[in-house]
Amino acid sequence: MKSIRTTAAKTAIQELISNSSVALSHTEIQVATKGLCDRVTIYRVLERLSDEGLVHKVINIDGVVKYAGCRSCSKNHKHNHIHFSCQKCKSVTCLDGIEPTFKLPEKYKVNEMNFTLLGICPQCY
Amino acid sequence: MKSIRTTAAKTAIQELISNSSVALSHTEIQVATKGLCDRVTIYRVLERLSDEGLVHKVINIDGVVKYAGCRSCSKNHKHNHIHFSCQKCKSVTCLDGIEPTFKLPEKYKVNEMNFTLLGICPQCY
DNA sequence: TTTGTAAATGCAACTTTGTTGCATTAAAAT
DNA sequence: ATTTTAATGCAACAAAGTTGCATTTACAAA
Repeated sequence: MKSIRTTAAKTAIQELISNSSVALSHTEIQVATKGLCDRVTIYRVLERLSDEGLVHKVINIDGVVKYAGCRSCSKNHKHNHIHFSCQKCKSVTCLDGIEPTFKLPEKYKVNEMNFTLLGICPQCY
Repeated sequence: MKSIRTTAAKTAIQELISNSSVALSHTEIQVATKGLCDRVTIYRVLERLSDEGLVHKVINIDGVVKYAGCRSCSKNHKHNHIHFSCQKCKSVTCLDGIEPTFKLPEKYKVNEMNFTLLGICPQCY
């Protein structure tokens, strides 16, 4: 039976992401965990956490891949909320609960949505 | 006086993007123009076209950078419209005219927005 | 508690995507 | 026709992510 194992790297990375108020990039995680494990392992742990639904991948408006903990979506794993990307501090925050509305175009089948706002966050305001 | 020159590469790439109904990636442009110019030149032409406001950069939901011609935004150069990303054919289309509405979070200053829908396009439906 | 297994890791090598410096080419102003 | 400098090609580099494989280790079973 294929099982998932608890490892030091996985635990540490999962906690790091969960405790962060903003989404973290691979590089940020690498710096924060400094020496914990190999660069490649971080990629693999992030993939696993993502597969397990413990974390979700956010592509920032500038193309940088970030990871955020799944909070409000623990049961209903959908990420149809707004992400806010700060131009000053480069932080990416999940604005839970705020869902945009739009007139659905015809003949298009929508499975997911990604809505990112770019601007200045409250901390940098 | 700093001027902008018309070159074979620029003209060809601009036409390619303008005539395409979907946004094109650097790789797609490279394949389509095959041998026209160096890989680096394509990057530089795309940067120039973007600076001139003839083309706009779209970051796809999967992080792939694509370029689309500016049509409806020729005067009012804002890209607050929806982009549709097809999971089947990987195409990215600009759905001009459809602007989403959302309840603006407080203390956040919004400068730009990026709204991408992921699903199946009419062609692949 | 010990042992067997395969999941997870480390390391090296590689790919993809994008950038930079510099010598050369060629648009277009004179 | 001449001059200027924007644009290009090429080589080298950098960042981000992937893959193969030998080794390690979590944990289930004995």
